[in-house]
Amino acid sequence: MPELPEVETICRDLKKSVVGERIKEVVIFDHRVIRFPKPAEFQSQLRGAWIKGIERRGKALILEMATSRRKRRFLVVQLMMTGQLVCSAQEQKTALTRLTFLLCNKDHLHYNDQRLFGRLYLVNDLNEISYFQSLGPEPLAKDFVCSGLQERLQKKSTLIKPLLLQHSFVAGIGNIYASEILFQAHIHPQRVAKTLCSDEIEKLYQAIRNILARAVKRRGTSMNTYRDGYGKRGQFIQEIQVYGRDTKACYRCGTPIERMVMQGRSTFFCRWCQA
DNA sequence: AGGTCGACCTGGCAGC
DNA sequence: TGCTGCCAGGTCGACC
Repeated sequence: MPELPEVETICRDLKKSVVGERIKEVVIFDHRVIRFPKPAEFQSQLRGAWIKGIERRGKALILEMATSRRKRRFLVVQLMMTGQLVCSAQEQKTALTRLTFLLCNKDHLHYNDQRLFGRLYLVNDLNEISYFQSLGPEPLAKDFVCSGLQERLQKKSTLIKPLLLQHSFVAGIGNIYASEILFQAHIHPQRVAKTLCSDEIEKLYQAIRNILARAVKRRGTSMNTYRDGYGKRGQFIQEIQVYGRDTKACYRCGTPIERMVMQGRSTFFCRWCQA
């Protein structure tokens, strides 16, 4: 579930609550969420480690750790569909808590995950994780420019909607924002990427930046399981135009919003507004 | 090589 | 009430 705006929100929250703190103990309730190294090693290497910083790349959270041997390590958390990383002063463990970092200041940092798709890694180098090797440009970064997007779109013969979901093409866009971005840009999800004209690409570029930035400002979209770093819901749901609104009237023209399945994923659009 | 499709998991909900 | 089948926001490996 969490896409770029949700992960960015969690990242900013945790920057305030856990950076500078030290891990006293790692309590593992379900070892399946730990992908690397082995759970016992994961636990022992993080015991006593300092959290030096936190950042986001794509939909991944990267916690920079200084371990007891003063070695720099990266704790990488991919929340996938249903993962949550929530910091609280009380214990607040739930049935879905898979792992808890007990901090020396008595706070609890819980990793909750309903579907167990999420993953945690502890690595020396981010390139040990294949996700980072193939990650495309950050859409909110200064160097993400329209001319670059145009150049890359012109090489793609795939449909635009699934292309927006490919993290190697642009980092961080997921299924909700892909539908919202194409609606704002007036582009039909089944358009072949390389057939977009420069006017449409300009609109697409603006929509990517605008929607993601506004969603960050509103602290993300809570459809179902997403919660921020304090366990609270996001507010961008109030600005959603098409996602999950099939059969309801388009806010712009009144035509019923339609749902179709593209490559196994629900896609929402307005037939009238997105030619 | 680029594009597409299932598998990975669990829980909630609609329909019978 | 209780069962079954379907659906879910991401990613990766296998296949064409």
